[in-house]
Amino acid sequence: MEAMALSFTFSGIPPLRTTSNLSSKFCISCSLAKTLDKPLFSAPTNSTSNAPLNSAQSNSTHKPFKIARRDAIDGIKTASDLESALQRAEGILQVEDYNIVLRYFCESKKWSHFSQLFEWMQAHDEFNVGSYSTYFKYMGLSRNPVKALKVYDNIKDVEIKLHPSVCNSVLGCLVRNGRTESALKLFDQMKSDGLLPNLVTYSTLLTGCSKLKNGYATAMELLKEIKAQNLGMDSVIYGTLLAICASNNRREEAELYFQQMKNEGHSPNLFHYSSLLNVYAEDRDHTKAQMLINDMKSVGIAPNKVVLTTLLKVYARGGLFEKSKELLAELETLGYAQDEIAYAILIDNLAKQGKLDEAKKIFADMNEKCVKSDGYSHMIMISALCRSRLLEEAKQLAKEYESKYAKYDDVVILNTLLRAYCNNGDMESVMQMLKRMDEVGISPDWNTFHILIKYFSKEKLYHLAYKTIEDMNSKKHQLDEELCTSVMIELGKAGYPSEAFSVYNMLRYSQRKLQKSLHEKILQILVAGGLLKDAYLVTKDFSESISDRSMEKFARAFMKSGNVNLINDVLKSYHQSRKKISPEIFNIAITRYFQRREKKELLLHLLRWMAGQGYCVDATTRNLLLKNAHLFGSKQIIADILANQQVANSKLNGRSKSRHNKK
DNA sequence: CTAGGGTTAG
Repeated sequence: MEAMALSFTFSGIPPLRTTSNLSSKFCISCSLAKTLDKPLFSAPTNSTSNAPLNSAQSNSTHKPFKIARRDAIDGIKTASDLESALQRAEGILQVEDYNIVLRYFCESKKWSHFSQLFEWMQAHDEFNVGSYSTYFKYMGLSRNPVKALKVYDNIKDVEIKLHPSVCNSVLGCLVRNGRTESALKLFDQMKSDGLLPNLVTYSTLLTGCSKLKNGYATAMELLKEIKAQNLGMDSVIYGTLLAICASNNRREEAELYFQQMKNEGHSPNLFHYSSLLNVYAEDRDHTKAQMLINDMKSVGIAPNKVVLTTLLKVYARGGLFEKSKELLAELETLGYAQDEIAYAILIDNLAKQGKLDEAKKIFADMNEKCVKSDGYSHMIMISALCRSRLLEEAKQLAKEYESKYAKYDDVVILNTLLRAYCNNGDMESVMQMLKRMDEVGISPDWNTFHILIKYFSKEKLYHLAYKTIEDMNSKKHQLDEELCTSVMIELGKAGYPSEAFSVYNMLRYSQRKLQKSLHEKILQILVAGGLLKDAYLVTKDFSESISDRSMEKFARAFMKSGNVNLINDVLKSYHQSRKKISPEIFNIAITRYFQRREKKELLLHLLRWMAGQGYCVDATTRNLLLKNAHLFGSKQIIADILANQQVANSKLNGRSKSRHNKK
């Protein structure tokens, strides 16, 4: 079991997103015809000399050539042996022809042929800017940003390397594959190498920003650059900006850009409206949302399924459930409610606003109507049931989901099921979920760790909880202080002080503000567990957060069994923070030195230091010292120091009131 | 067709 909790694989590869819009935009035969027609029918500059006379002849000599080219292209497209097909085509095809085939290979997803052809083109010096742009674009589509970067790095021709379309396509490749950070870095490099970025460059990078968690600020930086360079704005840029505003809840800015865009003469399309509507949905502003829909209709844009579904979200989030249900009915009539989305929105909001029974009813209705479902509404219901602590029902539904859909392809699904099983204490199913997660190759996120730690802790599997905290920390997830602190305490109680200390350190170095009481808690655990040196380090760094009682308890424990070489250091540090070491503690320390006669220098050092600070030993200790002084071979020295201590002590007596002042 | 964007559910 332990092994399982630790066996998460973190491949770091973002989940695949399907990109299916390529083929529809792409028409091989059109592009083929265009490219082949160009050299044959475009007016040649020297046409006067041969045009009328040779037109018939020209047709007859070129036609076979045109056919030869087409054949050669087809030959490469369909070749099983690409190399020999390319050899046969040599001298017949031009760069543009190779580019056509390159695009064809991509469209038909023949990635190996695609790469092979591109390499061949490089080797035979048959490439232009377009070849590279195409190559990088398709490297983006085939999710191969690393390769793209390698190829880009190896471009020797500066003209190509700094050509905007080449740069843009490389940046686009990175952005598409979730590497916005490196795209931004590369962009800076390109600029300092001499790239003159254009609107497409910025639009590409802005798209990347929309995928970053804190991308809004970066987006604004890029926007400044666009302004500084007077590149102007177009409706694509506005589209991206509105999407960024929507996902960052920037209502005012979204409204501003929307207006600005209209002022500059760009008519907003369905998507621009949709993004703005999203902002209103987040804000639960149904009035503005309704106005926007009306505005949209008045300019002749019919709200589609997505827009109407978003409107339903506005109503539902705003608690307007009657209106929501009316709109749902309308969506049903329009045929826009064939899938579960609208139902899911309504169910979620009903449940979140305390109307679980109504939510259940909509869920049941939906299932009766045989609405197409991928299991999302199950997820929503399971979460809702867990929140309401209807744990048995939640588990039932989780099992139903598993048997009905058996879909585990994202972390939210796995977390939801995991939570349902954890809440029920169904260990077997929990472990099954973890195994699934591993098999599917999904990285646990913050929630996964949190659910598991809570569960292991509840089940008193503190060591597993500890291992999971360790794992969470190493994956750079912010630790939950409250949860980790409780695990830390339990680890202490269960006799695992060093694990507890390790949890403490993870919290301590997690760069955020912590409860002051944390330090005292770990100190108590360390003292009880005999990890006195670690305890010493805690007291040194956080003495202000530690109560006098705990401090004293620590000091006693340390004098009694801590590292004898550190006794004086501990006392000095204690003195620095408190200035009131009790005679009893000194007594324990000195008794300790009696057991270790070879440490007599340390003892003498301590006695002198005590005198200097105005401390004196109590009567018992004093007698003990004098009686045993000969054992240290320093009878006279000890007597002298003790005499000094008394003097010092009587001198300092009057100052004892001011000892609260630290340092 | 040398490069860029967009909306809904957990």
